[in-house]
Amino acid sequence: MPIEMPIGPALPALVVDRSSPVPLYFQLAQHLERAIDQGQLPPDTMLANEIQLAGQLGLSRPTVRRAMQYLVDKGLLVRRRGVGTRVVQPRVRRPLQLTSLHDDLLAGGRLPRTRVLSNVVEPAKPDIAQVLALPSGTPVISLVRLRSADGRPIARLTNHLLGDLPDARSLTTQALEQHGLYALLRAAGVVLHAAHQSIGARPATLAEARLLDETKGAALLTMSRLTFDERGRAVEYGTHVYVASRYSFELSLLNG
Amino acid sequence: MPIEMPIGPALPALVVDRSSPVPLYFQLAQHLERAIDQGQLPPDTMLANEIQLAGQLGLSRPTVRRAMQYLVDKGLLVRRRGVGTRVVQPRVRRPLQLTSLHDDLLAGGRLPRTRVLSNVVEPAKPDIAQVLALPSGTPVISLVRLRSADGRPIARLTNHLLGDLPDARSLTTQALEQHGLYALLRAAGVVLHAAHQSIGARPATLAEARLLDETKGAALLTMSRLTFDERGRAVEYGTHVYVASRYSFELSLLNG
DNA sequence: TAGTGGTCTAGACCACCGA
DNA sequence: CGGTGGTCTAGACCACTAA
Repeated sequence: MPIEMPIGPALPALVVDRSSPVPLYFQLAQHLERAIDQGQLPPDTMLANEIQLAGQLGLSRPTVRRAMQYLVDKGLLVRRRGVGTRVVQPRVRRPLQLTSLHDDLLAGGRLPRTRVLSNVVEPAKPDIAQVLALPSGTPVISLVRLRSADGRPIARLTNHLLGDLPDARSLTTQALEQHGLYALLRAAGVVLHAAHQSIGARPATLAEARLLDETKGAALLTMSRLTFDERGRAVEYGTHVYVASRYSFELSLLNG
Repeated sequence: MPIEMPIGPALPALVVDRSSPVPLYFQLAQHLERAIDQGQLPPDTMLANEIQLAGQLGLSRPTVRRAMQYLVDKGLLVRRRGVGTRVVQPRVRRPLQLTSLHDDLLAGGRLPRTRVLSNVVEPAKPDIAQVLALPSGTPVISLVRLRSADGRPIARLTNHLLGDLPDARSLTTQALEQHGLYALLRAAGVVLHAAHQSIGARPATLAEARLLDETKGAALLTMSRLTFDERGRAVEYGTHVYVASRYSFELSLLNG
């Protein structure tokens, strides 16, 4: 059986800051998450029960429950009625925001470089207008970028964005060559809430092969993504191709 | 502005069943979800506020809040402090369980067929043992299936499962030709909790081309998936190849 | 049987939004 | 300013698990 000592006092004392604007449940959740990350709560550790924890921390039981539920959703804890709460083994976290190739490469310790091949505002072509649910001819930002890592091309990224975004100005070619598109959008206050993705594959055309430093017919991964803001409005549509020999998609899934 | 009439009385009356084992918050959530699905609460509709709703339904405010939070997580509602709760536009739902090719094909209105090419229990080869975190040589179930839809091959599915699953018996060749693997596992009480996936692409070998009714060098999608149960134990490892000309992965993502 | 998490209640105060 | 959702509390009862 995966039994371990119950825990509570062994944790570094948490002093909740009731004057902070950060919610108490979130302070507790961060505290536990840090303890798990740093190995103070190794996998399979049983946590003290809610009542004890609440008493030790000077919080109410619902507040403690909320912190725990947050970590369960994130994949760090498992709870079973009649049994208790345990720290989970391998660590499959629900990603907190939409993945970005730029950030993924950075996180993987690779050095991403971006060359902007095209950056214009133009009337939406009929197919793009339809996907974004716009009247045909509405101005949209059209973007083509070549993304490389460690000196070799990885992907050609094609994006179409709503022209009336509050931040259209900030998408300069220079900014785009130094940051990921999603990071720029977030920094400008655009909240990306949900997305539809479709991932496929096909052989490279001659032009693609040349651009991507591959041979004609090499396998390319294709990904198209339609992104929505919190109002459910389509904000961005991207159609990208990736060099399959140098890139693959890594995903983590959690059951609800 | 996306304004609509406040709602509440216009809903078909909900009678909560306090004797049911189904939690009250969930009864309410299902009721609202059905109303949204059936168009009684069209997109952009403002809901009545929590206090009113609680009063009308004879529930407490926390219970109503919990139902709403559930629907927010599912992508059906959007809430803003000081403003209210609105039904969301397009409908990007968080999938409720790990996707299964068999079920995806069924849901897409296609007719999946499965041929079991191999179904044996054997000592784990070193690479498989390492991925599943088992001692080398531990018995594992090895499975190879050919999945077709509408009469044409779609994918070759290769799986390795822990040999000591409670349901190893139920994975008969006959059962596997009629149901998806995940459905069989769930039916046998195995709770799949999380997974790591990696999606890539490569050209088909000659043998793969023959099996999959394609030409050598055709683009194949590859997907490997390591699945964990609720204890965080690796339970299943699959390495699959899909005919890219007839299949693509569709995903929905929600920000946390 | 004792202990756990799951659900539910009736209050309270606050931060934020729009008029 | 009034109204909204966000947070927090201190109880209560229940279903499930394990010994």
